[in-house]
Amino acid sequence: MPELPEVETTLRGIEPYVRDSVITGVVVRNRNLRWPVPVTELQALIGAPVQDLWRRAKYILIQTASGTILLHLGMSGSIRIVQRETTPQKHDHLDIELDGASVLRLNDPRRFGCCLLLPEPVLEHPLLSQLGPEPLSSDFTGEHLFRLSRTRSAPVKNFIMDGKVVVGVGNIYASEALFQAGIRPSMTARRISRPRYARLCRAIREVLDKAIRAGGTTLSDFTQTDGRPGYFRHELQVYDRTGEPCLRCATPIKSKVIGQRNSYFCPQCQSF
DNA sequence: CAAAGGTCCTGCTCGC
DNA sequence: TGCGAGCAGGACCTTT
Repeated sequence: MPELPEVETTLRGIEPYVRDSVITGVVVRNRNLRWPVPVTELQALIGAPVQDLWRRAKYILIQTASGTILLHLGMSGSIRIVQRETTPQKHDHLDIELDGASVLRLNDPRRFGCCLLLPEPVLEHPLLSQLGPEPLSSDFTGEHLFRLSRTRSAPVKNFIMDGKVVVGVGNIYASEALFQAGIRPSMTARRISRPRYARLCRAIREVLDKAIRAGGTTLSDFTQTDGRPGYFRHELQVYDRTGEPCLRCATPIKSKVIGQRNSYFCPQCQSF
């Protein structure tokens, strides 16, 4: 489910409930996420005021006076704000109770997500220290892509999905951005020119920005915190449209497995 | 049975 | 030959 726009949508949804609140309880029903949930350490946060709430890549970070909680939604995770006393559903693995009656509740059927408590300084943690620039920041440029790509023989789609290159580009938006830039997902990264990387950089920013403004993409089950779906699904140009006409030239969209993931492109518009 | 929105880890190859 | 960067594939897990 969650790529950067979905995580950003989640962050914005929970922000009014989490910011300026105090952690009043932690309930772990299943600690077997990607890494074991540090139950005791998290419970030591009870009573701590939330100092900041932010996102880095696809991680959500809740900073308190006693430590910073890191959350990741994996492939199938979601966070909802529920009222205390709300009966937990299947796969509701973790609650972070806040003052007032609100509870931040993590649901994750596949359990590829995680919840960790990070020591300071947070940005030096191995999960965060190697990450590339935020795609919507000024550090992310065509020149950056061009420079890093010079030694890369992998397909450009894998290249832009590499978090050391740029964060937040997942399988949906990689296909979408490459379509918008007119570049074939299978093209070797080092064989793409500087001007084309400038164009790709712009495409990534635009696609992600537009998706955030639409509240993310709902494929099967992602919803915004208020339960509404993400409306970017209606904006998808190629993702999951195999055989359907290209919205620009009507050529049937093709799909191809690249780096173990399905990829979608228009053979006409993306001739490179 | 295959595939699904992520990403870490292992083991290999390639080029200096 | 040795080393490091980068690549390919596997792993994790449940649901449709």
